[in-house]
Amino acid sequence: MPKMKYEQIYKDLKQKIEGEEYPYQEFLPSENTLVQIYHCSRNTVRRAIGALVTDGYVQTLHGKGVRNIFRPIEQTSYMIGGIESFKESSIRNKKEGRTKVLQFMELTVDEKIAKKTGFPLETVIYYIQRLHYLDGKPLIINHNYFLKSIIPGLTPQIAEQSIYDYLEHTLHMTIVNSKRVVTVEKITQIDEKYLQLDVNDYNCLAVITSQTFNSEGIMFEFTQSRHRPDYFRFQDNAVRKSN
Amino acid sequence: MPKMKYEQIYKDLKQKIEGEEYPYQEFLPSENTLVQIYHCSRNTVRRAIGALVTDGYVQTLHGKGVRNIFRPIEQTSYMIGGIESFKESSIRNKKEGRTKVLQFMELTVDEKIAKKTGFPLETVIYYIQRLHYLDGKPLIINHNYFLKSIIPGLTPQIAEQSIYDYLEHTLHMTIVNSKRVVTVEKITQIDEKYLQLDVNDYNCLAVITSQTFNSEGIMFEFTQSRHRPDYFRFQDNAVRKSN
DNA sequence: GCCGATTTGTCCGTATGTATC
DNA sequence: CGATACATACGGACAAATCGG
Repeated sequence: MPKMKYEQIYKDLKQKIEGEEYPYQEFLPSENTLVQIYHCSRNTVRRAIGALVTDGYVQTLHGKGVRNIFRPIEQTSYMIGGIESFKESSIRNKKEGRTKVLQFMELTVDEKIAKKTGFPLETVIYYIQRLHYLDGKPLIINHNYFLKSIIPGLTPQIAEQSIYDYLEHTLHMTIVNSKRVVTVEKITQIDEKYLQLDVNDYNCLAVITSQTFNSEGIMFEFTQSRHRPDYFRFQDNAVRKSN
Repeated sequence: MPKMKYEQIYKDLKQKIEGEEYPYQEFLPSENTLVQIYHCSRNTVRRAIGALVTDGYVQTLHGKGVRNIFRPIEQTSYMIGGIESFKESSIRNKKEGRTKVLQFMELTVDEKIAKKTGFPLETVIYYIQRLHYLDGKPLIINHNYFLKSIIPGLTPQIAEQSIYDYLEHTLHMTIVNSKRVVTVEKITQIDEKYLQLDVNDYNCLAVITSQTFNSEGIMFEFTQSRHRPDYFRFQDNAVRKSN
């Protein structure tokens, strides 16, 4: 249970913005005022504000103030920037999520897999194919590749629940960051079958390819996430560099 | 010309990482060492490192150090997280970019447009349709909506060059942030015609919808960017929150 | 297992610069 | 011009994690 001040302030401000205690387009209290409110240093306030900027909640204007630019529409979105497991996002979006394991096997990395995933040759991995349902509809097919040496004892039962739960709470692994690429790809027969898509309707889908690293700095997971195009939505907030 | 120390350090470290002066998977010099190297405070070093973390270049490990996790594969990517104009990214990717203006008109926002873009009713806007070529191939169709009151004097000639150039250097507007959503949509007849796509091949494309804000906090631009699926690539690095 | 050295994480106070009004 | 507000930078203190002896 970390009780970091800047995160407390960040959450509090976020909540006040979402609850419209600070009106849209208006300025938040000045940094010095917030220092007095939260009884902390200006650095700490600025850190909280910085997090809100990257979230797209506010924008800071030199010499003027910090303006609220949050629009509640974003709440309806399915996915935001962070790293989330399917289970976590289901809960956050208050939907009923379910997962079906289609394949579960151990493999040794050959040249083809090595080129695709970036794992070194000859290492042993789990290959898992899973179908994720949201409110009863099959929306996502995941192809997961996990390094077995890092994640021993993985079972289909765990895969059906939440692998990230297992990693973080049972193995006490720390997931640090994830490099992701969004592309559009042609539908395969597997996609068509499990996602119940009609080629005459959509013949492509959205693919998120991600490489995930733990605190040892090793990439322990390579995943290809194939999303039904009509339910896919990837949100982002970009900040312009001043140059 | 800002000469901020932390940005200098950031750029220098970035360059050293890309140039493999720091080997992959190895630790960078400790923060205290960097303080001595760059003759600055620890805060300043930490700020530079923080930027590298969000770029996915390094990961920091509590009590251990800062590890280089940069892989040069990423150089081939077309688009990264930031806000870039087509012209800027063409230059960065060392490709020959060209732009053709398909439509250019003034409109008054009706209910349909208001719902789509979020612009208030009755405001006057420019609607611009542009086709972007990279190395001679038509890759992107952009549908831009600009608030005329904010951006007076826009012409087809400017639209053919770079609108962002005009905004920043002629009008001295400051572009601050951009909220983006990536989705997959069905091809329209316009897409098919200009992007030279065959419906029997791909019948969808990647769409980036963005709302861009200036330093006045007002959304002055709504853009729908429709990308050829076979050339589309959207990169991202996500950092796991510790909770 | 403990202790000390190293390293990153959090937080504070202060000073100075720069943009806005 | 002065007051206010954000931006950059410095230096110091302590906590927490890691590692070697």
